[in-house]
Amino acid sequence: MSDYQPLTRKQQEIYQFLVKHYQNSDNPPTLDEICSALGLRSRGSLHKHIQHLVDAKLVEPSNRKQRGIRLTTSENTPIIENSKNNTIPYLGKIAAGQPLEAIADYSKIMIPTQLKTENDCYVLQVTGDSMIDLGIFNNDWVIIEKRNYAKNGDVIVALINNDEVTLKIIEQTPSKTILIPANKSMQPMHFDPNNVQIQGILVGQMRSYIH
Amino acid sequence: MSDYQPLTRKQQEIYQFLVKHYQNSDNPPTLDEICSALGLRSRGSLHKHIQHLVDAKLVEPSNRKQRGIRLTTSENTPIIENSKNNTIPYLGKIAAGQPLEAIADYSKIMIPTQLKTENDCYVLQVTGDSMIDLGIFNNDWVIIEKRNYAKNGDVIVALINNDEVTLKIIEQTPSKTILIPANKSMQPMHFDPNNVQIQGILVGQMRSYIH
DNA sequence: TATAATAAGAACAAATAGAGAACAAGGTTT
DNA sequence: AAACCTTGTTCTCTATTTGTTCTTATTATA
Repeated sequence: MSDYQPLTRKQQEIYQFLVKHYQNSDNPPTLDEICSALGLRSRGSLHKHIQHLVDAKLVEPSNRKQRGIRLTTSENTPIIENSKNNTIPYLGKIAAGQPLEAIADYSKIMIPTQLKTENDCYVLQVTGDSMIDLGIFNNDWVIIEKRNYAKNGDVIVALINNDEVTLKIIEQTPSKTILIPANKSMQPMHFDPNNVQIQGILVGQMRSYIH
Repeated sequence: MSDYQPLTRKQQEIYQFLVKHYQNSDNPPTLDEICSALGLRSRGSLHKHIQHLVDAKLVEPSNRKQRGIRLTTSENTPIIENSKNNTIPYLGKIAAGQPLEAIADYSKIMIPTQLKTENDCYVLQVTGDSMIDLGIFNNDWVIIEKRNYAKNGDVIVALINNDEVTLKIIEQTPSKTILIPANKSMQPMHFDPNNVQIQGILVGQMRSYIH
């Protein structure tokens, strides 16, 4: 550990091959694969070089595991968080005058784990300025956790009169449901609780500045 | 996270077959169907491989259910985009009083393709209220494309006096560089162009409402 | 000449892969 | 309900692949 040894020519060559390999693949190569890529015929001699890379802490020791040759830095550690798990349905634009369930043919969008919960989530794209005071702008995406309840002050997706879908702050009393825009120039709207159905609550937001 | 095991060759082959299968059919395949598709003769050995996929959480356990082999996640929409490509470095909090290059040991965050460009990007977490009029709040994440130039009006990450890093709107003249907060209660700041270095421009923003 | 680097190949051990038998749980047919 | 079929599960045994450890030989370099 303290006896630092510079890499030899061959060790460099092998290390560079490994770095390159991981740019194209998450899978560690086998020794034989490295051999044939570098024109070697002996696994044995290759192994000794790799052992040096392990000593230099550039490669993690692969204890007899097949395909166990991995680079040490966090950068090259293959990330196999299952990208599938970070993918949730995109249900189109909000306030589009349609119940969400009606939208069948949706696509999927990958979402960072930080922006969603463990429960069922979906993505909507915001239309309009009713939430600008909360920093949610026209064309932003919002990540919504599917739910049919909320507490006062939550930002929710509401289905009004089985017709219009909207994103608002909710205040509920036994006799009334009030949907409050986060926009000083707009007025809260009062509804009969039976006419408002909660479709989910806000858990994340994203915006792209690229056009 | 260190107990990640790469899939073996055969496991990959089987997983890919399953993904492909679900593109054409809603019905999970039987073990025998997989066997004949892959040229195997023994259900027993196939089952062992599938068990590994279950352990890797790529496949849901099918407790003796016939045709019980399902990919994980609610839907079967297969996504095999390389998650590595959607992962960019997280460089910590902005306005942290340190040049970005100085930060060495960073982690990575997965970012939806919609929020980044083809070029080199990184993520910062915003501290402070200087951009609230643009809907960028305290603790939001911003995605920055690495660049050393910008045009007037762009939102940029600037390194001031080789010391402080900040997110502002830029206005450049030959003799002056002005950094303008998007916050009515704050004043633009004037600098000698030599003292301001552009480190990137804003391309995306994200916010989490979970706590 | 002496030393390090490189290479080949043999021999071994562990991981991986495959076949087939036997069994168990669910369906289906009668 | 009983008999039958299908299909998932478990098991043992064997084969192949692949990482590891050796020994030996060749070449480059100080």
